[in-house]
Amino acid sequence: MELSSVGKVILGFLSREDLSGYDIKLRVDDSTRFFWAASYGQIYPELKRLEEEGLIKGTDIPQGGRARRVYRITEAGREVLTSWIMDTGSTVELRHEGLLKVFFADALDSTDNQVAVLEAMAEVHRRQVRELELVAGKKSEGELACNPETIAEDHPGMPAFVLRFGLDFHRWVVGWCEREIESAREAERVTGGTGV
Amino acid sequence: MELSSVGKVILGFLSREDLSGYDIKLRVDDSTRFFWAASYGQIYPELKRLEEEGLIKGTDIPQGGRARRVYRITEAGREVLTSWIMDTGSTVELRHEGLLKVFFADALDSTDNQVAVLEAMAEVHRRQVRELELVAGKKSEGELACNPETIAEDHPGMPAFVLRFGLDFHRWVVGWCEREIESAREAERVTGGTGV
DNA sequence: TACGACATGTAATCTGTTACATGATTGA
DNA sequence: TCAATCATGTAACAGATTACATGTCGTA
Repeated sequence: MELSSVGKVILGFLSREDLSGYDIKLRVDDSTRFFWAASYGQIYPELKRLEEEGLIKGTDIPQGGRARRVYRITEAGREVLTSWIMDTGSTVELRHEGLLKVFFADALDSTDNQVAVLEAMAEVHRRQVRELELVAGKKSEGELACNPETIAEDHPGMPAFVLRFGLDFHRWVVGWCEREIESAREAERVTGGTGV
Repeated sequence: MELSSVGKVILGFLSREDLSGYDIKLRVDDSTRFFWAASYGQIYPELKRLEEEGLIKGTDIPQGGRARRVYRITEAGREVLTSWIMDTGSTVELRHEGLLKVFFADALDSTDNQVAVLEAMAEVHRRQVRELELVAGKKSEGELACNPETIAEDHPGMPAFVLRFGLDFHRWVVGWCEREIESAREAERVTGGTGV
């Protein structure tokens, strides 16, 4: 059974707890969105499709006069989920505007301008680090426990790996940009600013 | 003037040399595709649009009976390109199926299975490293000159930064996965395999 | 002569986002 | 009472891929 893009994240979250479409969206926005986003426009139609295929089962549990449909994963659903996870293939798609700008930065006249492009890219990743620190801090209450050593204790299970990956990754990019900036400046000092 | 996604990569390549749509596609597939892909279905219509807006100018240069239209960037186009590059904002989108699998790997029963998910992710990035080494090797002919020190000399200019970034990045991910696998195995030895 | 590279283009399809419509509940 | 949150859903649009249609040229 071929799982759609949204289907994967829905079954994944339902493997942990029963949830409504709204709940799933909340969890996505607060965790997987950094590498696997999903919108209402995808989630609600997909929930219907997954139920038709027997991978999940929904139950109407209205809260007062407020409609609410909560879904539970079925045995068939769990099997589809685990066989997807255990399949060794996986896609990686990156769309990185900063890198594209760096790639074409030789269209700018001065080395200073080119360095500025690298600096802007670093800043974008610094912002991502801060955003992830917020996610990490939110759950560990109070002090922002964002260093790789302590995160795992605060966020047990596999999600901790992924949060740590995000933090490590964006910090690595910032460091990479800073090193490149430094070596570009160094080269400029030596050649006296002769182009790149 | 708002530049479309494809417009950015088209203007970028045209800032270096005059090219046909076919040429642009070749260059994209051989360089930016790793972080900024583009298909014929986007390139050809966009070339028309860019010409209508006066950012590029096309000339029919048939090769014998074979049709061929070559485009050149205009002054207006160059201005739009550079102001886009110098704008400090940029988007980063990642869609990483391996990370999603790791995130939900607690749905699997044994630690061994979970480690296998990390191992599969590492393998995907090892393949990316090999692919980039091929790109790097293709231009430097013969010996595969893929170490960060020598790449810049073989591929002068900004594209070298980006190639180096790709290589460094995928190697970093492989290392990250290997370290996580090691520490997961370590934890298992200590606890005697009590879940995650 | 057949295949692969050169070359342009469009139509169908798919995926995903945004905006909108609708309405209940909770707390300031 | 007003805003924010809870809750579901759809329609319009945007972005992108795939497949197809068409034809030339060089070379094995």
